[in-house]
Amino acid sequence: MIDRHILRNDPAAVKAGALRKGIDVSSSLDQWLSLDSQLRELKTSLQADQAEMNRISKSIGMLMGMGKKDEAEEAKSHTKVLKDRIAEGEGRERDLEAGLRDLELEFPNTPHASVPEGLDVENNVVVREWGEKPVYAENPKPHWEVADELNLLDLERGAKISGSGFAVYTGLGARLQRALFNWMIDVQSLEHGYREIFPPYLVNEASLLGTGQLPKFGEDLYKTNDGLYLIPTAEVPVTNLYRDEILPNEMLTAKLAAYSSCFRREAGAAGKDTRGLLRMHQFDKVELVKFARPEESYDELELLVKDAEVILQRLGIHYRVVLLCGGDMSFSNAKCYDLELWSPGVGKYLEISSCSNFGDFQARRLNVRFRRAQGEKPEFVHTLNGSGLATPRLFSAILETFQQPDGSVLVPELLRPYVGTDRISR
RNA sequence: GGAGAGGUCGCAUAGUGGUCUAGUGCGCCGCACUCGAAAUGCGGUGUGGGGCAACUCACCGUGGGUUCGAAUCCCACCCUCUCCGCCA
Repeated sequence: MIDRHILRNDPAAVKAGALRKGIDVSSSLDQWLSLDSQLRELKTSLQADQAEMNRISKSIGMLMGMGKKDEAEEAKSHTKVLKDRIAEGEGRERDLEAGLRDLELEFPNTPHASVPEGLDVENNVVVREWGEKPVYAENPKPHWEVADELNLLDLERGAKISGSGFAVYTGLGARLQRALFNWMIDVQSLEHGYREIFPPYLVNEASLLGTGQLPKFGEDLYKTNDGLYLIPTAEVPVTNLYRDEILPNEMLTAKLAAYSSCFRREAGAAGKDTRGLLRMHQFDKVELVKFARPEESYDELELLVKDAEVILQRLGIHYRVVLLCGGDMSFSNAKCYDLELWSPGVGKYLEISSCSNFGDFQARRLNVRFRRAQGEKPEFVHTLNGSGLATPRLFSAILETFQQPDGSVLVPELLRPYVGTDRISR
């Protein structure tokens, strides 16, 4: 959500920011401004009535205390009109507040000044590349073929026991999978200083409202009979840890890393990038989350991206870093980098991580604040997150990148202690 | 899942319809005393909002209700604790 003072005092900036994302908010913004001035006008008069009512009630109390029953009854009879007017005012106040909040949900976060202009992918900017596309004697196979030959995945039985979009990792495939997220959470927590979190996989509605999956994107979530939802990413439980709290200054920048399974219905996703492991209803991910001071958050974003990149560098997988243009960014983003790894078998760069700074947009919804010093007013923190990284595409990239002419796969050196072998073969 | 107890200003507690704009203790901040400190004394110490301001409104787990007036009474829900049952 955008700060009401900004909406009120600089609506032009909000309008321009939304346009950079290809969203026209002018009419809802005008509506907001009108409701806002109505609300403030109402509040002023309503509060005068409430103050008057409080005065009368207090005096009735005093009269009762002194035993002047008749005078108290007399005073009571005067409150009827006032009481009705207050009730009506409170009703209107509620309506106006609800109207304002509904409109506020339509205003996207304003892109940071460093975000490139443009509305589609061609306007994204590749800021750097690491490594090179590996060269193969023959056409490299896609990971589903490699995995099939080595018995690392059982997609058919996954479909049988759960449905399409659910993979069974088998044998060394299961072990490689476990090796990956074990190693990744170790790197982020032990080397990069993130506090390790193991969160609940089921969360309540308030948490999803806080991070913005609800009310708009409920269709993408699995919901239980108890009104709880399976998490689509560890971002949800982890970012909500400090919902409705005021953090001490010395706690910032707070860096948290969580491994979790993630569950997404993604109803309309079929058709694109769906083969093999590329789009799953259940997958595993190490998520990085930061709570930062506003003046430090953009530096922290750069560091967050680097923390995610380390994983690919150490594995030796070619990738590039893309700075998204306004139109390709999500609703609540202020600035976003995508990491895209090279998938030799698929022959494409695939998104493996999205690292975002939300500014105070998400914090305002979550009500996460911090206090610079005792006696100072609380301020909203900036929230950031990014994957570091998601395993299915990493798993598939390893199979594709390190496949050998004889059909085996070389295990990246640093994973060997975790996997227990240097080569996966028939 | 069953029975009981309870959710109050950072913490601990008081408050069961009207000077409660919530008392007290601890903590914290300021001042005094002191060479300095401790102890002591005095004052202050929540969040959000409206108003140029004086000032004012809302908030005692959440949401409703009764009343001129609700922390206090009524209803629903959430959470915590204790005991029982079940269980990895």
